[in-house]
Amino acid sequence: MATDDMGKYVCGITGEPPESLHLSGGFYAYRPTAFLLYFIRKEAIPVPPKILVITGPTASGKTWLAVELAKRYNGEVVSADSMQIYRRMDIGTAKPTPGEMQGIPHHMIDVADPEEDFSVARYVDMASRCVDDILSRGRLPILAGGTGLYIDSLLSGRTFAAFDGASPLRAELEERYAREGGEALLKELSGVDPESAARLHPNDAKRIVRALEVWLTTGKTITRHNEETKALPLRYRALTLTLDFQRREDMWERINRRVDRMMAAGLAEEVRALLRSGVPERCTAMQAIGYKEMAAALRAGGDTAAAAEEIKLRSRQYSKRQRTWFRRNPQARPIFWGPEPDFADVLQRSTAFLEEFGIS
RNA sequence: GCCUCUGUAGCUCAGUUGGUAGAGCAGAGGACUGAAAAUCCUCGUGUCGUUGGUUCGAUUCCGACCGGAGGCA
Repeated sequence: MATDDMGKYVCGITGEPPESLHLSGGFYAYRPTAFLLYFIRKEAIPVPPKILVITGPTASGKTWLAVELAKRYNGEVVSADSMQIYRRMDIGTAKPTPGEMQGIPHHMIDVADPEEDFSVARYVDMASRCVDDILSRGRLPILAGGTGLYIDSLLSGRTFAAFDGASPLRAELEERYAREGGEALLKELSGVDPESAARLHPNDAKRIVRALEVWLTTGKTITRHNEETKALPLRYRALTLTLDFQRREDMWERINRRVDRMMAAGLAEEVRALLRSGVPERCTAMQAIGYKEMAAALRAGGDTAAAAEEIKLRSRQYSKRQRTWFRRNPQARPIFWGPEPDFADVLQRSTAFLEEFGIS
């Protein structure tokens, strides 16, 4: 390229492409080893807006930190929680109370009814609108929550293969899975999409059914779809703060205390009211931890104390799965609680990360 | 005090007709693209209560002792 054009380009050499590189179409790549020499037209790089993400396992203080940072950085909170979505499910989802919100606007809470079907796709659609709106008003969006899939999907601008809720296809596939077994469906899948068939375990009914469903409704394999959506430009540049505990026992202790508080606050009554209002026990909302256990206990005669112990157990197991998810993001900044929670210290470490990231 | 049962993985328990053991749960690790608080995968060495005896060899048989449960006085 001509020398006088150089000002229009960003160039350099690196082992790791610059963050925006993978989302830019045209660049010259020279790959002698693992290094890249790149030239990118500056105008071609749409710089994604910066947002803040606060995540971490259940009961790790996300709600608190989000509000504190929102107060300091002119922010608004966008919940990234698959269950706080639902109205009338307040106690068991540890939904922030007006007192906890301290006047900070919270979005993506109470946006669906418990009997409704919700999904990641719907979440991304609604939440991205909230985030864009906050940005357009010159404020800082703070995505706070523990649903890793929702967060990642939103940040990456992921799209989802078409889904026809009205179609009986899924029910048919599920029925076939039950009758013919996973091996049979997997074999059928391998005819069109050997990659995903090889990746899936015969017992993974959900994903086998979905892979076939995507193929049958769109004529495109889920493998292909995933590749395409992975190539999509990043939607937001996020600073991710991951709250966690130095010692696992401290986290368990927090979980236990929180469940005890939920019980005292009337979790059993909340679940009873939902059931009485006709929310079916098998709907997605009722699969939430705290709700399915309590519903089962109420149906069986009402040993709510035993249900509370079960809820504590399920919550601990859930927190473990969450950590597995968060751990694979090397970009995330972990913030650990010590045995004695030091709020000022956590706040101070958080703001240091924000400054470093260029949010002020 | 006597009798019976019992003592095996963090918990509940199998088991070895004598060749040093295995399930469920808990726990750990992982996966995850329209149900995700969901769903799925992988991972089990522990003085087989202690101590003597019999035996080539005992966690397994016998004795004593120490826990636990029940019964009789």
